[in-house]
Amino acid sequence: MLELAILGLLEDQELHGYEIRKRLRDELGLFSNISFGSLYPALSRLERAGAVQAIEETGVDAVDPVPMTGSLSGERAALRARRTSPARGRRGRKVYRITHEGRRQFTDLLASEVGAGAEDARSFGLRLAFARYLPPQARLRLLERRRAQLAQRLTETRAATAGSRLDPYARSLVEHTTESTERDISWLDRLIDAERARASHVIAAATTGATGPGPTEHDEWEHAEWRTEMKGITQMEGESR
Amino acid sequence: MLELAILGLLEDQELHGYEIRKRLRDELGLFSNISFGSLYPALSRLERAGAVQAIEETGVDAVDPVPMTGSLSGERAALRARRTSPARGRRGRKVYRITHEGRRQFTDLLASEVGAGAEDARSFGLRLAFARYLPPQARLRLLERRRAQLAQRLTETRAATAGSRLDPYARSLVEHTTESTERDISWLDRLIDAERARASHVIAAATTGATGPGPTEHDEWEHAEWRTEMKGITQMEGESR
DNA sequence: GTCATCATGTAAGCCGTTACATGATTGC
DNA sequence: GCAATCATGTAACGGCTTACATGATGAC
Repeated sequence: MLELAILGLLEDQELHGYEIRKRLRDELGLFSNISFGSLYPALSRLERAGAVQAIEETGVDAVDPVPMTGSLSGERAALRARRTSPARGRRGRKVYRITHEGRRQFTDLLASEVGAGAEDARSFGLRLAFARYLPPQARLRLLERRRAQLAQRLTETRAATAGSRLDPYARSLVEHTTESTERDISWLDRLIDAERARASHVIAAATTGATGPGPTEHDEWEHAEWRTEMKGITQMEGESR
Repeated sequence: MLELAILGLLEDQELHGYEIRKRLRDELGLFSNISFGSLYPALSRLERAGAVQAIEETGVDAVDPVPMTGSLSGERAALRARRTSPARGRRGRKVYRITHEGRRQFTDLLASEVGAGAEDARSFGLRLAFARYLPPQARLRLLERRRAQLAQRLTETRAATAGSRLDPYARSLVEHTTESTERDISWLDRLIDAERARASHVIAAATTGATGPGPTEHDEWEHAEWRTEMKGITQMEGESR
């Protein structure tokens, strides 16, 4: 889980531990405040597994997300940075870069359809946050699976709640939860619609010969026309729950 | 946490493990589907700690929530039940009853203000579900603490989200989460208002001499006139998160 | 000079899960 | 007779938290 989140962030750019934590918290709202005692060991595991490469860094130009050329190996880039400014910079922080193996693992993790569809909010949120790396069908399945799950819970709750006298506090809680779930479902419905609309556009384009052959993997999906279709879409919990 | 939930349910009536799980899931939506590998050991711990008393039951009248007189000790009630119908009934299931010590522990757990106010949704939900057992001031504090927390997260998220270009999926997630949090906050505001209104009624009543002296502990709070004040109040996530 | 923030890590422990094992009762 | 549900438990493990330990840098 945490591994998936880390790899997802590193897909975009190389980052150091502290920064990963910040992104997770502020940018995605997932893992509200992952602890270091959890984060650093996870990074070590990933490194041992060959999914990421750590480069010790001491230079000032550390802030630069893309190390300009990219042709320099991690080790060399670090050395160069150290030479450029020996004493300056934020102290030896380790910047992590995802490897080929890491990308492979990320794809596997992201696509893995957690046995029996028992997906919790966190896991779903995480996958959705990285949904752009998912092939369209998998993306749609993810959304539909989540929707089905929430819908089922809703009917179960309604059945159970029907004939039970709860005190005002418990009742308020249950009702609020139910409403939240309903909102979550209609949010998912909007996402699903947008997804379907996009899929049909692609098909139409492909039929008229404007686009290449039927795609099965991601990458083709980054600069599509979804932007217009996905408007006024919202919510989730974001806490560790 | 689980202990608190169990004790809370047992405050109301005696139950067996399987049933506790069901209540938690269907009635309160908390601990969506607590596993037995978690529930039974918890019950054992509580029993060892003297917080609950287990009575082995084999009789049919097991369904009866209140054992009519209440004067019979657990052991005797079980014996009586076994004698009444030797072979019938659901097989030896263990019905748990809360003890004095258990009530004391429950109160402590419920009131304990989890260091530094780092309260997650689950913990809050659980406490709210049993808020009727809390003295009014503690109840108010619980609501206000939670509100403050959500409000803070909201401002932080807004600050971080301001200048960040997220892809449509991540953005939709973040926006939806934000809206959910906003709704949670206004829900809490309604609860807080209701709580304050109730408090002032009590004070007014006390001043005119209609009620007894200023109460500090619960019990006095069960049949108040909140019912009218708490209307149209709702939501939460309810998942294990 | 000292405090806040940045930065990395280890050790112990909590709280939950899955998988396994068992068996009675009820309905088809 | 067989499957579903009710019912209780154990063992192993997963994943995250807290507390502890360390140290540099920048702002006041």
